[in-house]
Amino acid sequence: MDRPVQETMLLCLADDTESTNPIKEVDFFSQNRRQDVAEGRQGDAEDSPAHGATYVHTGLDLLTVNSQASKEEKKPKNKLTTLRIELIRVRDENRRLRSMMDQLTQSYTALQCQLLQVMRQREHEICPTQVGKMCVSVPEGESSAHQFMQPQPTRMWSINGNSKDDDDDREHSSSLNISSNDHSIIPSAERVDVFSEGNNGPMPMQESSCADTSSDLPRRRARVSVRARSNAPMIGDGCQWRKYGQKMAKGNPCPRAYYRCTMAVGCPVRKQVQRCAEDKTLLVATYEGNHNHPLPPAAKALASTTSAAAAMLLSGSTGSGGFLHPFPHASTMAPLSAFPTIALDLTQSVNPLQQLPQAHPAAVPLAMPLFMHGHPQKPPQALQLGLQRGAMVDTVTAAITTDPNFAAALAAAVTSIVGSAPRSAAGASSGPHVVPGSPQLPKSCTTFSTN
DNA sequence: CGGCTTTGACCTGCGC
DNA sequence: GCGCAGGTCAAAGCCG
Repeated sequence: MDRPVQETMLLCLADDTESTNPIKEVDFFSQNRRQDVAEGRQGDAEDSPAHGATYVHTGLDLLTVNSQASKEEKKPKNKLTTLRIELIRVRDENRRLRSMMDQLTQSYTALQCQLLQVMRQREHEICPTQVGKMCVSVPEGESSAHQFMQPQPTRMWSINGNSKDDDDDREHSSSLNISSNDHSIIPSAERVDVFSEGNNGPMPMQESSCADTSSDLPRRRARVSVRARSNAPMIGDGCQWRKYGQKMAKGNPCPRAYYRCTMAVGCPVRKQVQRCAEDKTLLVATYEGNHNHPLPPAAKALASTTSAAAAMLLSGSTGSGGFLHPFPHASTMAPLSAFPTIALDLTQSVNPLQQLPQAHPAAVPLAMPLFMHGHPQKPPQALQLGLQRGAMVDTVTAAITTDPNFAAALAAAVTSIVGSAPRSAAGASSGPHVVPGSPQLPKSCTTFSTN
């Protein structure tokens, strides 16, 4: 009879920890916990809360012992607190590991998809009649991987579909990884869509060209949504926006605001800004269209990235490969079922390939990759074919992790995110921050100010 | 006074 | 065809 009561207490405490700040208590009580271990108890409390129930049992002796009350009363409290701390710690660790696992999986699948696409394209160029045998003739882990990592005029997108949907903590949409390792600022008009199979040359990234790409699908426009943590009402992206509407979206108590680019007359770019229903600090900006005017440096980075992503999305969805599908995911943040959408996630704070100890919040994003969220559908056929190419993908992964350009890209993106002022959107003077010592910073990295 | 935000009305696409 | 929801328009008000 005692046991259920104790377990109930523990459960309640565990629930409470969701809303409390664990940092306040950890150091203070950890000493008690070490003391318990030193006294010969089975102090392996980090295994599970179930262990905690056995501890609490001794505490119930207080009910029958009146003497030494003040001393004995503190014991169960301390143990409870210790268990709480352990719960918090284990939960955090579990969450962190899960996040790392997710990101690793995403990166893995993304690289597979990248590789397949590039190899298919190369194969198509070299020997168009053998497209179907694309993977077989490419030496594993050699030229394909490294050539792919070389800075080239073409863009490099890493794409994956995330099939994980059972985790409530995760975003509703799956992830695409976007990375850019070119060294120069490529104006959006010069972007090349590497995934459109019929596209052999630079594709203008104006909205009209996007429409051309999907001319068989009228009214279909690609969108790129950007997620970032920010307390500011809007993500600063270097452009000037005018609000022209606001709506309450279904399923989200936060209104969705509609903005139009006002940097030039007739600029077709629009953007929607909405906060996440679950996490009010999460700001989601969805961009549509391409600017028809020169952009300040601060805006150029994002514009080129979103433009390329949008073009990729459209061409990928209409090409014969078709590994990019519309994004019909019913997210509360971006219910954009009618439009193919890619989401750039700037909320990831943990480098999947580098375990960071409880770092200072400002230091966490220093290892933050750019994540693109894409469609949650099942892996495309090409991707399934590539599932056997694990060794090659590992090589590519290693190339990425050791590529200084990639690291510089991350540093540039993070610096721009951390260093930008919240209202830098209107201030074109505040361009993307440049990390010293990385002259080839790809400015296609985002330049959001996330407060 | 010009530019911006707010907000209700209207339009359009989509699912049933 | 109807209802719903997303998206846009435009008048009114606010602000520097």
